[in-house]
Amino acid sequence: MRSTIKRPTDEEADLSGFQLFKKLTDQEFAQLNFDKTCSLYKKGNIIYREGSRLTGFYCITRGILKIFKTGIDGKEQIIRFVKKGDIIAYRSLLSQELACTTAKVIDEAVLCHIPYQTLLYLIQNNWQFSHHMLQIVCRELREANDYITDIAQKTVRERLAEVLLLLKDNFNLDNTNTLQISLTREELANMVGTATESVIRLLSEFKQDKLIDLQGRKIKFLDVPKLNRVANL
Amino acid sequence: MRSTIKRPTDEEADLSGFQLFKKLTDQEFAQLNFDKTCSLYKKGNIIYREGSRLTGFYCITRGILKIFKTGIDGKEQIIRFVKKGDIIAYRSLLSQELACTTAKVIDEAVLCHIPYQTLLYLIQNNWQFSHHMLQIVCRELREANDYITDIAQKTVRERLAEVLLLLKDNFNLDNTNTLQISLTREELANMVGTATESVIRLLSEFKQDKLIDLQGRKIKFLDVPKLNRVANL
DNA sequence: CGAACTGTTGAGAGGCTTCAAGCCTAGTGG
DNA sequence: CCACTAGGCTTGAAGCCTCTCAACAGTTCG
Repeated sequence: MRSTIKRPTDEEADLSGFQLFKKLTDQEFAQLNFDKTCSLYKKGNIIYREGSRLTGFYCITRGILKIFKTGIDGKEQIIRFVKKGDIIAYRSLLSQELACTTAKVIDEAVLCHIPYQTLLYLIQNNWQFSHHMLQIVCRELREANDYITDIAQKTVRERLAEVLLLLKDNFNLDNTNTLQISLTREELANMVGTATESVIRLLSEFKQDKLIDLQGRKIKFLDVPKLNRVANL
Repeated sequence: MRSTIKRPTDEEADLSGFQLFKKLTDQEFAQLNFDKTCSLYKKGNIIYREGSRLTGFYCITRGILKIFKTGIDGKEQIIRFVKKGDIIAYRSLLSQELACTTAKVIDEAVLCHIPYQTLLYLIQNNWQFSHHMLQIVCRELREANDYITDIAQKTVRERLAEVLLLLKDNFNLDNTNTLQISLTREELANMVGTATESVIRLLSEFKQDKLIDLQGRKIKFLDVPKLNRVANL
């Protein structure tokens, strides 16, 4: 499980696409590029662990990661998936707390590490950066609040349908409406907050009801409107 | 249900106790005081509603409010309770979204309204203010993430025990270890994410097990360590 | 004093979890 | 090349936790 770090291409290390950095001055952006460290991580690699002290935050330029908390009996609760354009680990950094989640690579990924010092420098010198950062955290907080309500009030069936739709919106579909992210049944369960067996049974039912089609881990959407109704949206 | 607004005393309108404003310059603090509008709200008053556009955020200098989302069939999901020293409505304001929660007074409260313009002014001119604000949002986000894990993985019994302990830590106990916040069974249920009847039954069990004592809405803590164990903390 | 709201208790139903067993697939090593 | 293993996937059965429905007592308030 040794973390295999390769050097990514220049293109993959480019941060100019990130909204967060749009308002930086040329000088600030140059400093950012100077301070950053970009690496390639293979599937299964852990970027940081719950309880660890972080030295910076990460910008994702390629790949997919899952962010989860470890609950009762070591059961994972997936908080969110992140992909290109997302940033992680900034929460614990800003609140000066230990990491409250673990970040694990699901799909080979390229991450750029930005040191805490650089983050502080930007906050101190560029109010538009702070403002943008505030917006990012606030949006994530809304999503968390929404999720609390869902998980507390909806049935497992409704939640699973909702999670599938959420994945559809956040990750690409190919031309046959098939989800381009490969998750185990257990990961789906850890996202919905239920048992693996329940996910399996419900997926089968969804398939019988012609809402989706299944081919191993490939999930193909057949009837999104109906799925919306099942999700009670 | 017309909102009865009285003028609070000067003391109740004082914001100097708020950590958030500690690093303001004298001039900035003066501006803040000039821009603020403080009012007294009676129990049952609604400060803002889910879906509404907000004109500023509020600092609570007295009383208690519940912040909740409206879920399936209008069932409330209480996100948190706030009290003196807390701020509300800043999330939607900063992310420029409509309010995603409703804020309702539980215990007669005094709130100071700070206009959006003033918030922006502070963000633009005082990086320490922005930084502090970032920390507040980030902490709240951690709490939300923790809550997601709890609600997804714990039983109703565990969650109720945890909520009681959370209330104990956030609101005062009198000298007989009795909780100084009066909630209906339904509100407790809406916090735990369960049915009112379940809360009633479980509270009775807790009482039988000598964990707590009940007198109407008064909850008295008899055995906190045991309650901790029940909560699986 | 009724109306409306809150609290309580019981019964029944059902959604989900857990346990257990077996299948399938991919990767490994002989 | 094939047996072997480990991990993921699937299905069935049993049972419990929790919800819903329903009835009723207590409380507050106009």
